[in-house]
Amino acid sequence: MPRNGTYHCPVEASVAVIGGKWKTLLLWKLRDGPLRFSGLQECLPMVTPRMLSKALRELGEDGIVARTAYPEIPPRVEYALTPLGEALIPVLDAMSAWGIKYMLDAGLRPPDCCGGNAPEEEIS
Amino acid sequence: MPRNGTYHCPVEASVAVIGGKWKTLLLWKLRDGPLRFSGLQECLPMVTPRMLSKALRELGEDGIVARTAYPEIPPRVEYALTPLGEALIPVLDAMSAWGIKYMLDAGLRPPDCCGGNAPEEEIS
DNA sequence: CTGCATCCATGTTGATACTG
DNA sequence: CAGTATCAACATGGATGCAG
Repeated sequence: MPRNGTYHCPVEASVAVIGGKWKTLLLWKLRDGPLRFSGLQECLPMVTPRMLSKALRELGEDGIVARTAYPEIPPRVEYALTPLGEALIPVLDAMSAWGIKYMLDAGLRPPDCCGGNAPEEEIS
Repeated sequence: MPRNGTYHCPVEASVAVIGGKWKTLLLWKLRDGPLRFSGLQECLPMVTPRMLSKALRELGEDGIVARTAYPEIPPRVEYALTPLGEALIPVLDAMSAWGIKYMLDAGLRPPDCCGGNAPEEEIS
């Protein structure tokens, strides 16, 4: 996605930024807190390091995720949602909710995401 | 997008169905009522008839849009959201809202969609 | 008018291997 | 650990022509 140019419609801008095959899923995994590169790889084994790196770089350029590198041995890098990225959470939740409905309608069992980071209420 | 296979996560299912470069935008245009093929072309001049046809066919296969052909001369075909498609409206609205925020943060003027079908309150 | 078929250019993704 | 390099495969886009 170009992620630049003029958008004729807000939806077009959203698609340009979070479109692509993996970005939405990636953001969903970051929804509940920062993750390391290797943590994302475990969560999303179907995404190659190349595409993961590319997606993270582009989301960083668009101000959606923040990259924090800790100068340690071995290296550690954490990715987290920025405030602008957190503003996407309603979108992600709506997509998750619809996905559950879709899978139910299709007679499929809606699985929890890896690790179970479905949107859940605070339990006092 | 394959739109089949096993999804490990509801978000994955949503991306598979409404992912791609144009589907979300197309659904956004159908949000406020049925449109004809030519109407969609006017709304989305950047989408070639080939890709528009492909997107509509796939959305039809997934039960998101319904195709109604009127046996007239000249032919008339209308596309509308199915109930499952209407269930996507919260997703579309959330994306639109976020797109507006994103464009404001970027210093761009958030445009109304072609024809002005932004989600608006009923004005009595 | 509403599309589908074909060819071809370009862009995006995947697989594997490799580096700081 | 956190990526990058290279090449191959696939998806997407444009142009044109054609059919119901």
